[in-house]
Amino acid sequence: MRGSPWRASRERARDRQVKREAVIRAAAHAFNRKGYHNTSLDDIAAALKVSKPTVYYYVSNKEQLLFECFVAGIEPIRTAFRKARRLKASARERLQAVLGHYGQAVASEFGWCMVRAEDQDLSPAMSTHIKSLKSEIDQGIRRLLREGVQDGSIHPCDPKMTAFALAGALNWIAHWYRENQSMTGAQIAAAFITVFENGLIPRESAETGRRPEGRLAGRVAR
Amino acid sequence: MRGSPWRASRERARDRQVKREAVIRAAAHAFNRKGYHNTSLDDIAAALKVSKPTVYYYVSNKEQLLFECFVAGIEPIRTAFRKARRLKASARERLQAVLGHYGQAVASEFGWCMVRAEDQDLSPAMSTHIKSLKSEIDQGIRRLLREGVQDGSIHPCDPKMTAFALAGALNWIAHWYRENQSMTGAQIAAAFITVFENGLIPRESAETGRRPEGRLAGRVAR
DNA sequence: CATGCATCATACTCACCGGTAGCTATCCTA
DNA sequence: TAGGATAGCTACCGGTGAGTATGATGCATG
Repeated sequence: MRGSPWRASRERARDRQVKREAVIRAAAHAFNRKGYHNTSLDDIAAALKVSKPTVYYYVSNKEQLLFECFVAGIEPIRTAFRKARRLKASARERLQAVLGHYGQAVASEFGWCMVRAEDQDLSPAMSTHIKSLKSEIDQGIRRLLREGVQDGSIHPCDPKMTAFALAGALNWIAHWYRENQSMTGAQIAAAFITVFENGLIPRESAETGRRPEGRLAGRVAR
Repeated sequence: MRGSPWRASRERARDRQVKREAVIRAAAHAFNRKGYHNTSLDDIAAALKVSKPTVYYYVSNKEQLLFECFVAGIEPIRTAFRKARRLKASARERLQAVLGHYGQAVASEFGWCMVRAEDQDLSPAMSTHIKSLKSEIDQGIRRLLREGVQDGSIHPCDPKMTAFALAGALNWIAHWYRENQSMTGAQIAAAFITVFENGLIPRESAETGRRPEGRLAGRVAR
């Protein structure tokens, strides 16, 4: 049998990957509850019922642990952008879709790490890496806003400030949302989007605060 | 002279208060730049060109330092609420005023501490104290929103979610704003309020994104 | 001048925590 | 079945930083 050893090796590799991800998740969970600095690697190891060197067997150091959590949190948002780009709809609807996934990501178990990974806690290399990922998201939102203003689906606005406001509101979810909450991440995101789309000033066409139903709301002026 | 010693004593007391505030400000500055956990009391002492025990002469411990910074940051917001309550205007305008001061507070030197004082870094007593202060602000915003929906100056909305969105966007300013920025805190707050008031969906009555009455500073940056 | 309080420094303790050295056990592969 | 990779442990090191013991200096008061 020549295939057998290879298969076994693949299985081991996959096994290792699974365990590694368990370490990442345990770290995210601990960071969520106690914060990065208040979490020791012993804590994480204890949560997994292993010893500290075992944790180091799967990741190289604490910083990388935070980084992995960050990436795990932000990746869904990036894919949301890719999917939205292929969508055939107004820019506001594409933005809607992206923000929905954004909100869910922030409310996920990795939300804390994604939102709170501070430059100050990271090596310069990691810091620039994370900043570039964050900037990619920011630029993506600004771009959708510009496109929306252009195609008339979004009220004229300053894209930079508006993007900051949107991202800020959604990011902040990570500060107050806890798993056992009555609302899911998707529900919160939906509620926020409603708030952002309607605005505080009453609309003449306002029917009890709900957006004029989901998809093609509003005048796609042109 | 019997008054003289008393006066001298008062002067000393005031002197001490001034120095104490300098310590608080230095701490806020350091927390701003490097984060709470990455700032040692030696750092703060060095910034003031004194030694660590001197710092301890003015504050009892590091946690209290953070707490004082928090209070210094949040106090302007509380007074903004008090002033707004005496205002004779629609709820939306009162909310506008409060959010303006809110934004300025977050962009101030104490913004970081106010926004990032984490429960996890604080003793239970401090934590509950801070949480009650934060809750007071939150409830104040919700109240203004409810009043606005009632008096018709605000589009019908879920007060809780809307308050979260508003506070989140403004709080997040502390994450990206740096002193040397081209915009002042007030300008940013004004820009945010414009975004929130108009909403993303275009308005028929919209002339280039300005609100009709626009006593707000309105669109700022290019 | 003597006393006492306010102010601040030197120099330490002590605990925690990130990270490592080095050993052991298991099990796949040759 | 020997050899090597995988996976895990106990025990430790070294640095850091919060907080303190002790004492020096200065200044107002009696």
